[in-house]
Amino acid sequence: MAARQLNPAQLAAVHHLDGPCLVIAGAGSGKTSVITQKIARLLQAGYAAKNIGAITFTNKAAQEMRERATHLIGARAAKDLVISTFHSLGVRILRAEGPRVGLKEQFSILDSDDVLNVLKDAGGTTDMGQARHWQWTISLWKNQGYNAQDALKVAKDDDERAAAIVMERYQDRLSAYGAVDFDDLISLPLRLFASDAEARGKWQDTLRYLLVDEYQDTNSVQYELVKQLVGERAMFTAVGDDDQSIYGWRGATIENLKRLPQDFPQLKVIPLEQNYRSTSAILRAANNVIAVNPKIYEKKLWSEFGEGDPVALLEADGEEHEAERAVARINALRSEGKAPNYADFAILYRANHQARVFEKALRRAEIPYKVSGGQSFFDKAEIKDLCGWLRLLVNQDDDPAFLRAVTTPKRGIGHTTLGGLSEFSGKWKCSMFEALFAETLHTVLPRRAVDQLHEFGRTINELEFRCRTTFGAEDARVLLMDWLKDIGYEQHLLDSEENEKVGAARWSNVLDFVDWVSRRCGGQITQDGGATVEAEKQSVLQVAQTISVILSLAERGEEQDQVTLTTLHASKGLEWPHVFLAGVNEGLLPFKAEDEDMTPQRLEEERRLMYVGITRARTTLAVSTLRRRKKNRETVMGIPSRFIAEMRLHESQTKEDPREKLKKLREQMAAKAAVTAAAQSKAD
DNA sequence: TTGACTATCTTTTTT
DNA sequence: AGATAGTCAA
Repeated sequence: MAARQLNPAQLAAVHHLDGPCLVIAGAGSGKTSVITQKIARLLQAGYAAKNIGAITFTNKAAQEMRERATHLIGARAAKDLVISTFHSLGVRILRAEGPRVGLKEQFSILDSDDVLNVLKDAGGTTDMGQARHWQWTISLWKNQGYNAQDALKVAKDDDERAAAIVMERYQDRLSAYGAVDFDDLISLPLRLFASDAEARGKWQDTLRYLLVDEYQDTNSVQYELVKQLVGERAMFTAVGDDDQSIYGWRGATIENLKRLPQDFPQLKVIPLEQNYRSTSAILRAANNVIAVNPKIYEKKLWSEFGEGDPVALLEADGEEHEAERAVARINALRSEGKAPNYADFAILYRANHQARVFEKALRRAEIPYKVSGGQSFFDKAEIKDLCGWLRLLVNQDDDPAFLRAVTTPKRGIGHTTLGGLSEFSGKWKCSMFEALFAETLHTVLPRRAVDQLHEFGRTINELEFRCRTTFGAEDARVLLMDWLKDIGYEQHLLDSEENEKVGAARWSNVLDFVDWVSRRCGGQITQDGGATVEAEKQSVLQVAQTISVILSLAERGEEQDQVTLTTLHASKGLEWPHVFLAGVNEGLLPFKAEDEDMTPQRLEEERRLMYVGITRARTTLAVSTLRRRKKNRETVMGIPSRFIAEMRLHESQTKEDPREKLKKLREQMAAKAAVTAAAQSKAD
């Protein structure tokens, strides 16, 4: 967003420094400007950069905020700002205070896959679905601040009681491993601050002013952590929008917004209502929809961009037809010259699977597109396995990588052995890999286990040596294939999959990965012009070292001129000139599962989702419904979503179009004439 | 009864 | 794209 004079509400938000402040930032109201300007203001008021904390939910948001801040206040000042996600702030706290909560200094963080494996182990099942269900339930409990005992008390049925029991064993296992999961990154610092005034005071002194972005997405544990951090001084600014709270299903609660004025009576609430994104026609539809929800804080968006095109309401005969119409619309707007780029378009939908039909239609029309969200290549289990090995080669103290590598493929080293090893490494304050070669290891583990660990250690050392001394694409490929053969990875994939085809598909992903890594080891890289460029050869280890950087760059992707396909959830915070809202039907948006009954709260969240979708659009918005839609075997009648009526598109705008006025006048005169005529004929 | 193949059907997702 | 339920054959 271009630098622009702040409006009065934004200025008020930026300059309110002496107490707690809640900024209700409507969609497109320039909240990031407010946050970055406020940081600048805080520096001006004498706060040191290192004492200002800004908390976001995603790494992407944190990075963007840092970029904006750097732009505004310069790299030197920005570098000391504490801008991080809730989770990385948790890591920071735990790294410093780990021992106080019984954590070794080099604790591991398990990702979602690791957690699933531990749960399968702890719960004694191989059933993926069951493990997922436990993971989900346990995570929700943790996000409400419950430990295993609390969970057992609140468990409503046998299913939940079983989950609570698994949770207890899961926690035991985590502490044996010296590991934490994502949820612990918030709850452990909270527990620490609640019980340890010294640690709390220390962190309150470090983060003297706190800014919390997307406050409506906080869960109760995160809110408690914020409360502990800001303490009695209550120097903070929360920025959020109750109308854009769409993550209730994963523990976020707008109760946190209601509680804020109760917990901080001196709270200053500042709504930002001027929108710098959309036309009036679009904002009117958005305001009308969201007005149906009960409000916590009243606000109504407006903009200075004029009425603009009316919101288009489209009806399609079915999914395929809808996709065709989307394509037609893109082509039409482009040929009218209203949209120079494909990147000006987005197609938004409720559920991921809806993307498929659109992909097909776009491919056929040869329109470039990208599907945002969805699983990336590097999220696949087999790729993560191999990345685990490579990470361990690079940094042998990376315990999560160690755990992953040592257990895939299975080599007779189970949780008992690993528990012993972890305890040992915790006691001697070294990594698990280091512990593996300790002289005294045999005093805590049986001979056989120690032998197996040594065997693994030798494999790693040998592999590390070879990776360090192997250069160039061809040699790298040979080395990597040798390694996979040695550890029997292909067999492991084929064995662990019920279906041989699935196993083969996974193996083919592995081969792609080998190809990817070895190409990066150098030799020759062909540029797209066809010209071949000689690159410097790199060792396999060097490539492995940069892998995480390359991954995050690959994830970002170069900006290309493509139509965006994305879920409504993933669209929050983004904007496009032309937005196509697909499948706005009862059952889909609002979504309704077969067995579930719709609570008012659920419906309100769905309505907010619609609101988020509408407010993504800058200049044109098309809302599409299906007259027929596929359900089960047959095609059923599609009922337009109630949200369409709620947009009240037929209602004329406040400032009446002169042509409309004229039309109405004519009608009135005609009516009068009719009455007169009737009176005359009666008189006759 | 079991097993393989096919048809069907998907909520939303970050750390 | 991936899991799962259902179907058909041995």
